[in-house]
Amino acid sequence: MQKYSTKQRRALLDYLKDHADETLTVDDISRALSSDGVSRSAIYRNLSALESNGAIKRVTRNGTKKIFYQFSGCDDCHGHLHLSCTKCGKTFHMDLAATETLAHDVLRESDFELDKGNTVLYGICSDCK
Amino acid sequence: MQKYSTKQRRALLDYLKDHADETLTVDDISRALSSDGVSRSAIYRNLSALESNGAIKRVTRNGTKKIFYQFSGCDDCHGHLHLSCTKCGKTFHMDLAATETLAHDVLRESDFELDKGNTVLYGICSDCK
DNA sequence: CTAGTTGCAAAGAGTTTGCATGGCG
DNA sequence: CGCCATGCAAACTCTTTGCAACTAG
Repeated sequence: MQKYSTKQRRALLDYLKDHADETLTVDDISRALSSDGVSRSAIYRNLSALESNGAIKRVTRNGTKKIFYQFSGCDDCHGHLHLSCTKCGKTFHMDLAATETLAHDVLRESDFELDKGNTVLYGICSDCK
Repeated sequence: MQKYSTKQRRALLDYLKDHADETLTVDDISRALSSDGVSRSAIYRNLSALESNGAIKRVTRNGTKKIFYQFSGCDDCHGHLHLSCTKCGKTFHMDLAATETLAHDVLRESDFELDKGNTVLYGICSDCK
């Protein structure tokens, strides 16, 4: 799996990287890559592969039943908690030290080992307030 | 909307309340209520209504594409952050004071207004460690 | 009685899969 | 050249909806 580097795979990854602060639906991606000749099945297959890799992750937004995808393989993401604005959909990275403190507090207060890579804090960002 | 109290609606709410610490799929619910003669459409319609009410919420779990539902209208839920174990799927309530402190810290550190009702912290609970 | 609610079955939306073709290495 | 990946279309799964029958108030 993931042995060849095809133009579809590259186009997908590039697009996800370029929009790492946004949450994207398959439709968003498909629309953006249709001009590059990337089929829907290629998108689905590659998204699944990338997700098992941990290169991207699946996110939900507020009251929708929709699934959003987001790149999370960048350096900024490593060990940082994600803050997702439910208004604009943008993602922010919590400061590394603050993340550590928070995770530590949760462990101490609730005896709960926080999975930083899988947790998203929802709320309103400073721009949208 | 939600004007009458039907036996289907009551059965659904009772079931959700009785399993407020679990995350349930529509299949789980349907299976459990089939003996009470609750149809799938009734479940879907009532879940939607309850969700807009804020009585229940939609949750995702780890690597699945599945949608889970969970009762969140109980007193325990009000103002408390939810901790969801990605191993057993159980939900825990973070202490009220700890929740407040955490929300306050996030606001101070990242200028981000945490939506406590919509945020779920994922990780491993003490039982599963 | 009257309007909200249900069940059924059909329609829709989103995702996955089989198979032949095409392209990376 | 061999094997993985792609595209297409069909198959599937999950959810929504129209409509007639039912029922709570």
